[in-house]
Amino acid sequence: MSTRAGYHHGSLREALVRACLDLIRAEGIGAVSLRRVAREAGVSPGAPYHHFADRAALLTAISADGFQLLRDRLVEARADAASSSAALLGLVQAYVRFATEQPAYFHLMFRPELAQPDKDPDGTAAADESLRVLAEVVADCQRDGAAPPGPAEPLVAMVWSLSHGLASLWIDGPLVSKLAGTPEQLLTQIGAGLAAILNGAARAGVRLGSPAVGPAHLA
Amino acid sequence: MSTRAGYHHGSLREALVRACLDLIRAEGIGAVSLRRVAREAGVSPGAPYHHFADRAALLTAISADGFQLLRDRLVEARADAASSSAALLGLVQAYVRFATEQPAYFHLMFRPELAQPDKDPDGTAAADESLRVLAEVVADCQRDGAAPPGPAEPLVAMVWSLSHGLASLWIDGPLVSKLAGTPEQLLTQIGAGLAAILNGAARAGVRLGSPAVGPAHLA
DNA sequence: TGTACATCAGTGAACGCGCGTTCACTGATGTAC
DNA sequence: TGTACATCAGTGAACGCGCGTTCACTGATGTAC
Repeated sequence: MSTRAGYHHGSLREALVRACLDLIRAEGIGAVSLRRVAREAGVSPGAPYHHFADRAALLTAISADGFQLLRDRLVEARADAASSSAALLGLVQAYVRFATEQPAYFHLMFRPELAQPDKDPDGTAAADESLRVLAEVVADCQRDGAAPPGPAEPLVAMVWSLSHGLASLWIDGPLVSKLAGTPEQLLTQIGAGLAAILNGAARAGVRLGSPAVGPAHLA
Repeated sequence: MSTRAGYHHGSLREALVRACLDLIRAEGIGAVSLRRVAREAGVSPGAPYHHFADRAALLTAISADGFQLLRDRLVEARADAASSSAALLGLVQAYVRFATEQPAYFHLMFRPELAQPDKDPDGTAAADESLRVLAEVVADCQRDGAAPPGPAEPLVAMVWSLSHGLASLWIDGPLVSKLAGTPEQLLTQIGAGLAAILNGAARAGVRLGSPAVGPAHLA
């Protein structure tokens, strides 16, 4: 019903979303105001209120869209992979590529002061599914001997953090400007390196332990 | 000269910085305006202009302070470590702890739309030193057989990304709410796990290669 | 098929607000003699 | 030590601006008979 086309404007809702994303991409997140988005969409300041309760609702909706897009990319990457190890590599690359190709979505999704993604059931569901996919692939790797055995959670957090950090540093600048080589090369090297390292650690008999055992005494 | 105390206010410059950090911590980055910061510091709206050229200059100065604090923490962590492996673990933990203990600094440092850290020579110098410390520790690990040999850059990017992602996800919420266990436990497990994995991969004879060789064909 | 009516997505003017920044000023602090 | 003066960190009023949101309205779209 909300996506019904052919009224006065056509489908203003989608036009507003697109205008907002374009605006973030072109001028950054600081340039986003409801008035500005309406202006970019060629519409009066009051028009958006027929589609979104307020400014936060627009941003939250876009953020939720983003989480669903990201989930789709991750699910697809996993399905395309021939092995658990390749799947893990694929997830990392899909995550980072999503961020670099859709930085506007990515920025909105992880800035709690702008959007409240946790207020949108579709967005939170997609985020949960994404995390589940990652957890399953990590478990697959452990089962196949492509990652060290032991509790999976720290490994999941590691891979997620690695992907998220790479994405954040990349789109916000410092990584690209401070490290040499094209970012795409770097991504390939990191992905391949991660798979090789986890695989090697498994072959070497490394076992992830609780903080009480293992090499935690180094801390 | 700028930190000279005992004028009318005492040292308004530092008071403004502190007020700004407190404000970010309490109400988030969206609440930061020059007027508001001045109000929190108990001073009129025009007063800050005797210490900072404009709003951006205040934020950039704080960001630069943050990079220097972070560098100090990293240097200290390295100095305290008994081995290259322990140093790497210490760097990751120091980075993440800095973010969790000083989230206001961290947020400012990595939001290019708010502050332009690259415009402050002290800040950029500190950031470069931080990266150099990390690169040296990674090289130490490779030399000691605590990390796989080969080009260091992907490994540096990996460790930096891991630390940055963990920090970001932690202070912006999703990690804490979506993974179980206390964050501090998770950090210990991840740090120890990383060291063990790199060490194991080295023992297993893993060698990081250029994308042309090695397991990059999985991509 | 045509007409009367309800619906609803737009307009555009208006509101009150907090913002960044400027500026003439004031009065305390520090300096020269 | 005391006085005259320069400096400079504050005040507070004022500016113009863009913001989020509301509201009475208009006119196109869809529906009932």
